Amino acid sequence: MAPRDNPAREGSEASREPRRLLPVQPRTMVEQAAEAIVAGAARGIFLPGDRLVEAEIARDLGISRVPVREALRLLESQGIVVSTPYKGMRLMQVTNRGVGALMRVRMALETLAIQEGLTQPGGPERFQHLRRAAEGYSAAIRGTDPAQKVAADEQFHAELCRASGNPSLLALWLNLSRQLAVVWGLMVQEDDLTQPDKQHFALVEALERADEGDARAALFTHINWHQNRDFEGMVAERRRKLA
Amino acid sequence: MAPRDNPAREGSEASREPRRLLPVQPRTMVEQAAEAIVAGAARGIFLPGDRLVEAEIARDLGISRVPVREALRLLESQGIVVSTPYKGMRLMQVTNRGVGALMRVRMALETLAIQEGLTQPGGPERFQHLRRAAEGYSAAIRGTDPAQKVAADEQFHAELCRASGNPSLLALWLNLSRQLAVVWGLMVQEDDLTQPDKQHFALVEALERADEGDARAALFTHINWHQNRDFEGMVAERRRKLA
DNA sequence: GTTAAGCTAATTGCATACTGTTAGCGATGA
DNA sequence: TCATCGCTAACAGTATGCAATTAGCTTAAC
Repeated sequence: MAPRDNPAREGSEASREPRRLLPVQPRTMVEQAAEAIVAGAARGIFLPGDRLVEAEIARDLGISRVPVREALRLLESQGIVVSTPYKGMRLMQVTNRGVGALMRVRMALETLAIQEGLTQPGGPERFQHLRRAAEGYSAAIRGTDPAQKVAADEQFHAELCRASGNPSLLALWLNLSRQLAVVWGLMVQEDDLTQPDKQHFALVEALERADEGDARAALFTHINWHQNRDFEGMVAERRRKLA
Repeated sequence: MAPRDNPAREGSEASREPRRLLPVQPRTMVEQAAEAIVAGAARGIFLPGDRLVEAEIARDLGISRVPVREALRLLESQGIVVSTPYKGMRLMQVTNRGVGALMRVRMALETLAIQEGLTQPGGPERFQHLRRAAEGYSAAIRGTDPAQKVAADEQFHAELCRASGNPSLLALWLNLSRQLAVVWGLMVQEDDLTQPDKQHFALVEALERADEGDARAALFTHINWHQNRDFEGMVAERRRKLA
């Protein structure tokens, strides 16, 4: 489903007369279920490798199994859930190698986003949404809900990809970001997040200056900040605490 | 579902005793439905923007709506289908701009694949699978089934990404490739495909020589070969013929 | 005691049935 | 004549129930 990312943002020329009421889009149970599951992963309710039992989730959410199944299928093709026929779905496994690989792909995507974003028309004010997202992250890390911190970070990077003006790039990022939610969910409760917060702003400012080199450097620093952490250890730790 | 891509390929150390029989994995209806829909798109049965009516597809495939819905959800998050609640699903729209954007993302991903593939351990023989895939394409373009041609090309590039040893990269590619299936489905029936065929081999050979520069150049040529085609025109043409 | 076969509970896969929403059409009234 | 309302058919969304598959346990045989 790819987190509903307001296709109306590019207001375009469709809006001749300013609508007085914002359109309300129906939120189906499938979407809510998908979000709930991701949030559950970000909060550590589900740990990597955990079994995700349809009936159980359906019961918790107070809905039937069908929308849960569809949500899981969605998450499956986003790589956050792996399914084996008749054996059920499990939350993705998190390994240090895997996270490294993920980060390299991320780097490639977001580098492209910077590159294309800078060739888009318009002045520095077009990175306004990105700046807002950075501020949103600043606010979120002061809170206590890990899922919200994760969501805020996701949103920042989604804005970066949106600023590229490349819809395929954005769509691909939205897929990847779901996986990151699981990984970050592990980290976010332990680490101090003031560094990534600063890095966000450094990136925004480089973009506003249209300095591609600096932007790439900031991105590199940011992404590498996550590297070299023992994610497998975090999982083990978490599991130990629960037991 | 991401075209079941034999996770056992990386035989790893799990296979101590050489199995005499290959494990048979159950093919659920969801998978088959997804493939059928993609194949239908590649064959031009569904054109970009077409409505995909669950009940109709279910009837054609001789199954119930539920697995069809799940298949469509899968395809949705792969970007090949767009859904609006209560309004149904439609096949992705194909625009010249969109294809261009897609190709740039592709380029970034496959460039990374080359880069990481070359840093993998092993001699040139590790690109054997890739070479086989190139040969498979050569064979396919001599046939008549457009879906098969598209599948062969997809498989070649999937092998390239697999050779990177980066599972996230491969997964992301498998997502993108579904969209390409729709685009190529338009083209494959009209164009002469000997050029891309040669380009595949040029890429393989560059990789076997471990020549990153040449490999990137070959990839660039290959991807750009598709550029600057009037995909929107092809859709219109196709639709005209049908009417 | 160990191994293999059979049984049972748990869970996924699929089908059918019902509910909610949308869109197109005709009726109604200005 | 045209806009608005209400109706209806088509279809997506969800629920429930049954069939198919798996895995763990029990039992039986060696």
